[in-house]
Amino acid sequence: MLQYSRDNMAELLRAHDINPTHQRIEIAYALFSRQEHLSADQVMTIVNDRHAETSKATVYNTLNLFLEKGLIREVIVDPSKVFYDPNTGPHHHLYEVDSGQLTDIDADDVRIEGLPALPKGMETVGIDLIVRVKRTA
Amino acid sequence: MLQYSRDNMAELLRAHDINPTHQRIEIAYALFSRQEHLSADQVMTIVNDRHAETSKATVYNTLNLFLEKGLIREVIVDPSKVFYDPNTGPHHHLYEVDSGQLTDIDADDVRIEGLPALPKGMETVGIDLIVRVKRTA
DNA sequence: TCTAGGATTTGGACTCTGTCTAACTCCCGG
DNA sequence: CCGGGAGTTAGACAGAGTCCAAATCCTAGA
Repeated sequence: MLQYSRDNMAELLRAHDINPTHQRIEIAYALFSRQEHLSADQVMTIVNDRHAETSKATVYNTLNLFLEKGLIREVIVDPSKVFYDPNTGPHHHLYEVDSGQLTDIDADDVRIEGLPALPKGMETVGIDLIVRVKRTA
Repeated sequence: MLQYSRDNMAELLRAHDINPTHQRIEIAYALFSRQEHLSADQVMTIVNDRHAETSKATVYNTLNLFLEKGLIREVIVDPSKVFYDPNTGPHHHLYEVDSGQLTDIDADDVRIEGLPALPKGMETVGIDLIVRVKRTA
C-alpha cells in the first residue's frame, strides 16, 4: 500500500472483517496516513478537525474494534497514556519519559531468549517490551 | 532481612532516605511482608483493615515517594491496572489477561539482545518486559 | 517542659479517561 | 417505500488518581 487514501482504508477495513463506515474510515485514515502513535484523544481531535464530527463514544468503540480485529496495536506506557499503533509488525518501543515521545524499535535485531515455558493450557497473547529512557542530567 | 517487621521497615525507609512515619511504615509493611504485586487500592484496604486509617491521598503520595526513591517498582499492565512491586531486582512479568493474575519471571535466564544504542544524551530508566498470556480456548 | 515551624497527612473537591445507555440515524434488502 | 439491524450519538456515569487548603504531627531549640 504505497499511498494511503480513504479508498484504501475501506479495503483494509473490509479485509479485516470490519464494515467500513464513514467514521471508521476517517479514524483508520488518521492512524495510517501518519504512521504515528496516537492517543484516543488525538485521534478524536484529528478526525474532527476537518468537519467529520465523530463522537467520543465512536472513537473509543472504533479503536477497540480495530484492536480486536488486529488492525492496530495498543501501547500502554503509563496509566492514562495509552497509544494506538497502526504498525502491527513485530517491534518494540522506546519511551522518552520526560517528553512522552514514543518511538519504534525494530524487532528484527532484538532477540529475547530464555523466557520460561508457559504454564499448561496457556498461550501468548503478546510480548510488550518497553525501554524507558530519559535525558541524562 | 529474614523476617519483615515494622522495625525492619523503618530501617529500610531510612536507608532509602525516607522519613519513616507511621503511615509509611504500614504501607511498606503491607507491600514487603506479602511479597506480592498490589494495586494502590489493595494497599489502602490492607492498611486500613487493622485500624491505621490512612487516607487515599497518603497512599498515593507514599507509593509515588517509594517509587522515586527506588524502593518499589511500578508495573503497568493495563490503564487502570497498575501494580506496585516490592521486588526491585531484575525480573519481568507474566500477565494473565483474563484473571488479572500477575507473576514474576526471573530475569537470570532471560536475555534481551540487540537493542539499538540509545540516542546521545539519553540513559535507560528501566526495561519493562510483559508477556501477556491467556487460557487456550 | 513548652513552643514554633517544617514535614506530613487529610478530606473532599476535582480532573481525566474511558464506559454505558437509550435514543436516534443510517442504509440496505425486499 | 418500508422495516429492521448496524452504527452513531450526547450525555450521564464510573474509577483512578491529583490537588489544595486546613489540620496534625513531630522535633529542635529555648
